[in-house]
Amino acid sequence: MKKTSLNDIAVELGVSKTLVSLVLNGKGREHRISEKVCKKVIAKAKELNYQPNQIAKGLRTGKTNTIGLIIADIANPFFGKLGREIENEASKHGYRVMFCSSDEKAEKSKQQIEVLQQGLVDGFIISPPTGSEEQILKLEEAKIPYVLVDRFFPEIDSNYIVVDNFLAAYDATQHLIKEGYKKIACVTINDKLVNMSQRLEGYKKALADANIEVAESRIKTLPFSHEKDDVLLAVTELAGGAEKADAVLFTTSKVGVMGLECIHSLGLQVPGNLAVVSFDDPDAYRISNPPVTAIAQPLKEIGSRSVKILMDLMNKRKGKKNPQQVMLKTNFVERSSSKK
Amino acid sequence: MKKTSLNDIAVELGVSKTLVSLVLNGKGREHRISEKVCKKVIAKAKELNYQPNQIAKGLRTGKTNTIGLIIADIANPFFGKLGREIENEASKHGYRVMFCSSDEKAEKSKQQIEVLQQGLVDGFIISPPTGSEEQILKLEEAKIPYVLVDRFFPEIDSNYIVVDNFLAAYDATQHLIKEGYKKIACVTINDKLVNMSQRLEGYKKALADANIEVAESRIKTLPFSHEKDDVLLAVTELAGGAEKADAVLFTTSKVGVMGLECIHSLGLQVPGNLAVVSFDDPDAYRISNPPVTAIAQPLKEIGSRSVKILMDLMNKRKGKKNPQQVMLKTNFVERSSSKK
DNA sequence: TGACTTTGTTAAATCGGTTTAGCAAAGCTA
DNA sequence: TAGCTTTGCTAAACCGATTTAACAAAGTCA
Repeated sequence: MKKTSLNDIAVELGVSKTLVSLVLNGKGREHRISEKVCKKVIAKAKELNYQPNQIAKGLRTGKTNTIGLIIADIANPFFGKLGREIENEASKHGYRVMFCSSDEKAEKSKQQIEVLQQGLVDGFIISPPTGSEEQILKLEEAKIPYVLVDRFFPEIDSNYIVVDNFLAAYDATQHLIKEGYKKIACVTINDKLVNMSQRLEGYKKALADANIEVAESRIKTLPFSHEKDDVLLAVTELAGGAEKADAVLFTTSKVGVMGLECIHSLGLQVPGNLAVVSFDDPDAYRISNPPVTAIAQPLKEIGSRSVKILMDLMNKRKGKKNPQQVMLKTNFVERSSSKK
Repeated sequence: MKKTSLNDIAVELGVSKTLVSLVLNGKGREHRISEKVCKKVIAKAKELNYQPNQIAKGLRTGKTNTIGLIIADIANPFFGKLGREIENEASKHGYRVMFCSSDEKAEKSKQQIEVLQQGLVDGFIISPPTGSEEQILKLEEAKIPYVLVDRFFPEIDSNYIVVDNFLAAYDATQHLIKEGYKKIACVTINDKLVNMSQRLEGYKKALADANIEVAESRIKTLPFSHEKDDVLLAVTELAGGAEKADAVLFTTSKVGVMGLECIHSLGLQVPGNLAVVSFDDPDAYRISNPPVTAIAQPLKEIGSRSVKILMDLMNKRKGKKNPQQVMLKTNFVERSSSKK
């Protein structure tokens, strides 16, 4: 039993498929289709359980009602939660979401964007990996609607939604200083992305403003593709030796979660031996013992606003609009991992 | 500048689009297109950066190369990780994934399945919520390829991949008994799903087999849509009073994470005051202090096998095959939250 | 009554591919 | 040289919707 098509209804009722299409799209009145015929069509459509083929519709109208979401990894709770917010907001606008995990690899995100661009989505929400500038520029040239989230490229005039990473790192570091910590370390990633560099800058600036010398040995920059061993090495170095730290700022939750695991496995007391503050706020930080002070990102707002901006871009064909570039505040969640 | 179509290439070269299509689909040789012309077409396609429109292709061939993934919530790390495995495996087969979070609501999953069924996907991987039997039966009738994961309906002869929930709960409870715990509680959810009921049954059977009376007061069944307050109440009751428990089994990580948060906020020592074992193994359990004993599910295997089964269903039109019903073993990860 | 409107409906083009059926020219056989 | 085969290519149908342009019939006006 095949699915019923527009034509099936038309044939059964002995009318044209134009008429059926018009009626079912609510354009009956507008096109002066008689009340009687309208009802007949609607009734038959219901009887045959007619569901329009979205592919055919998409081909004709050039709209898919789908947005492509390119993020690093849907298994990472940060992106999982963001993805969920995006899904929710998109759904309110009648849109679906195709998701792709790029693993922060430019080549992978390039492939994904290229495939989805082949008529599969109407626009993109992208968390662009390092080195994907070219791909973003191509979207710009092709006038494909897109919004960047979490990071952006200063040299490209995109629409984006990010948080104030510099300020967040600055405030977090200052918090540790105020609590009385002096030897504050930072564990970050070797990533050229502006959000990462800003976090490091914020950390450095806070130390400098408090007249604390920035000890390069307390800045641990992990390889771009970092594993637990890399983190363990960093934490071990910070835990002992001449450059021993009394507090640490983790610049992502991925690093932070691995870091805490290492801290625990080394038998270090938090915050006694080492105070901890981390970017992002996964569930884990609430049930860690002690709970971990976190720099929470407004994921709900990032998600809903990015979708709204994208909808604007997709619906309004009014030439080039001024790009929307939003910088939100993070939410500092003070917990006991950073108390003196 | 519009995207180049098949026809553009055909016109530029003065050949038919049939020829172009055949050549670009690697059927040139098969259809005796001359070597020279083949090369010309391929060169021109590259020159114009031709990307076939997947929508048009999909309309004609009836294939979308997309699978629909219906899960409870992509923000839940359990489903996030599962989603990622599914994405990876699907990608190996040239498939994309459209994801939908149903929030365990049958009505929502019904809508989502219905929409995706309108030509948007070739098949489904579904974690069906309570009450969605009817929807699954409809898929069965319509002969839409689908695979259930995490749960299934005993009365419907579906393809599915689940874990042995009874055994997992049995073993976990037995572990607690062996460690010397006597007053073992279980915090679960009021959900008719077979996976949930089997977890409870496994727990009860282990107690019975050890000649420990099953105290109904130590079985806390949370509302279907449970919030932290519900968990807090349950944990508080288990922590004190006449029915005080010395160990607890959480039947999902969502409950477990909330439960641990409550345990910590009540100032209870783990495992001193209350030992803990939980289904699932989110990151949080590794960095919790002490780390939490977990019943880890083989998400990688669930993901890859569900996709493989789905691929089989989609590719082989050889009538009705015997349903593949797979029951995998969980992986018990003993950590210090359950040691005496 | 002839011209003009309005009403109700439809044929056909279109989106961009895939696929079927077949045709013209060249080569080969007898 | 008639007839058959092979080679190389194409016209047209098709997938299932939307949309444009138009047409017949009925009603209105002068």
